[in-house]
Amino acid sequence: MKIRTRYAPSPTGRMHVGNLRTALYEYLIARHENGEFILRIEDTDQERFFEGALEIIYHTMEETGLDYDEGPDKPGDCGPYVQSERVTAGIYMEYAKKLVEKGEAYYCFCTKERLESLKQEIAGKEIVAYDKHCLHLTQEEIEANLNSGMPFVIRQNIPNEGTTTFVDDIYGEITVENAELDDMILIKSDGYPTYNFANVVDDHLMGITHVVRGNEYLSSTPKYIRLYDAFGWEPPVFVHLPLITDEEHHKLSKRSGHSSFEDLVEQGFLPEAIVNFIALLGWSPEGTDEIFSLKELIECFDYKRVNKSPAVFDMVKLRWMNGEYIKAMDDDAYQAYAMDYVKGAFAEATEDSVVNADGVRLDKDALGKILMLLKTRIEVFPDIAEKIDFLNQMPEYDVAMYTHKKMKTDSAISLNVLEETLPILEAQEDYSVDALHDRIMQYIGEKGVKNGVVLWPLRTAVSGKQSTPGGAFEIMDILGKEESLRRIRIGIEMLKQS
RNA sequence: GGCUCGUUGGUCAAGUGGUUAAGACGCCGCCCUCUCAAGGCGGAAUCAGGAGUUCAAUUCUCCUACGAGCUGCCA
Repeated sequence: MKIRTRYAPSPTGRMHVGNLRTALYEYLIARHENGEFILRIEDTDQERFFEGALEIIYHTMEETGLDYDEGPDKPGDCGPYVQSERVTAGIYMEYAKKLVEKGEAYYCFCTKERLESLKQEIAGKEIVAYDKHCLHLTQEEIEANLNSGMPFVIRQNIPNEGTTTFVDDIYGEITVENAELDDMILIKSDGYPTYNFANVVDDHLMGITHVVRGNEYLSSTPKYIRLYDAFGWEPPVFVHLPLITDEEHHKLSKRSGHSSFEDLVEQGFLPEAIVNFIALLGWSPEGTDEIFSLKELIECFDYKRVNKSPAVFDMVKLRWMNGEYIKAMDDDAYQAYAMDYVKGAFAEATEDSVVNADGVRLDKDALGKILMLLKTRIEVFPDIAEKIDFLNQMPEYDVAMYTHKKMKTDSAISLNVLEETLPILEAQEDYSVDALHDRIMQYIGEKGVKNGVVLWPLRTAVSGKQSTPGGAFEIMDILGKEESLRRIRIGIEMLKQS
């Protein structure tokens, strides 16, 4: 039988990484077996509906490459794919009534007040166990209530004896006492189905073979099993996924900064890297490789290798992985992504050049060089700004920076080096990295000193920073002759005064 | 409180009744090097605790501890 999985989000906000991972696994399970993957919108909670959430879902699916075969915008044979539309079509009520006829469900007219009186506080938590009060209503009473327009819900009728057992493909066989299972509501008083009910009905009607979802549903799955049994339907394969937590081992929260896909993208992460990273949270491939494209994941994804224990979302490793993706990007794609960040680091930017805070214009060529210098040095695009601030403006720095033990330099040596190289650099016309390299190395050769003795002071003068992407030659090449000389002269002045 | 699930280095994790208990991130050191990266090499660091079964337990069983989830007219 062909595998069919579904991703069934509620449109209540941004897409949480836990949900994204569920979507990913559902997608991979289906695609790995050439099965079908569908998108269903579970908008049965009128109150939590969030304007724009639908667009976020579509957009995220597209950006991550999780293409579905059927969905609200891709009609198939099982539509509609939005639950509120299915409510309008009367689907859930129809099935709920079937259950009522079978005695597997019943109308409940209990008021909020009566339910409230059932509440008991145990260990500081309020717990309600419905007492099946309305199960014992007579047919006449039910009809009278219905005819008088009294609001009602439909509840599942779960026996108080016996046990219910099911097998989860990851967690194994799980058995619970039926007495533990409350008579959950199937149809709410507003006529909408609850998630629990709509889920079962739709999964069955849509031919879903593998239900993949978070661990939080594990303990309510017996109720679903009872629903499938009540209908006389074959339950699907259940695949429950371990939780993703924050560093404190708590469920990911909005505060932790890595709650949603969109947040991550805003922080400069690439969709491919995010997908790759979350694929490895709760699942591991057979070998030791860790970098996988979506295509490769489809090939090697074996859901039987999903593990049971919760995984901490490690931002540091995500950053590393993103850096790997940046390094692996082809130059054009990389430039397209990074250019705005580079331009943003300067005082003024035009189509193909920038002007820095000191009024120096850097052309397209220079921008390209900056970009390439940065490629192996950033993990996330916003890292760029801090790395090239010295190109925008000559920073204030301390002359102490000229003293470097390992480079065998101090103020006096540096002053001498800068004064001697200044005329050489003034005479130099070609400021390409190679030409500067040849000329300065010639000087170093003549002096018979270590490279660092000359290059450290030069790099310091021209950048004003302890560390920079690229060395003295690269920086001078980017800055150009005039600005390089200006900065070196400033360095000479500073050293003279000290 | 009850129920359900989980526990291999700091983190992601592989793995097995007998192994030097993989690999990755991070950390530390070395090499390369004009700085920072990248790259190369190396290092420290793990089977939650206790019983039991067994010639042998990280692996199987039980208990404890800890963590998480559920216990909604939320999903």
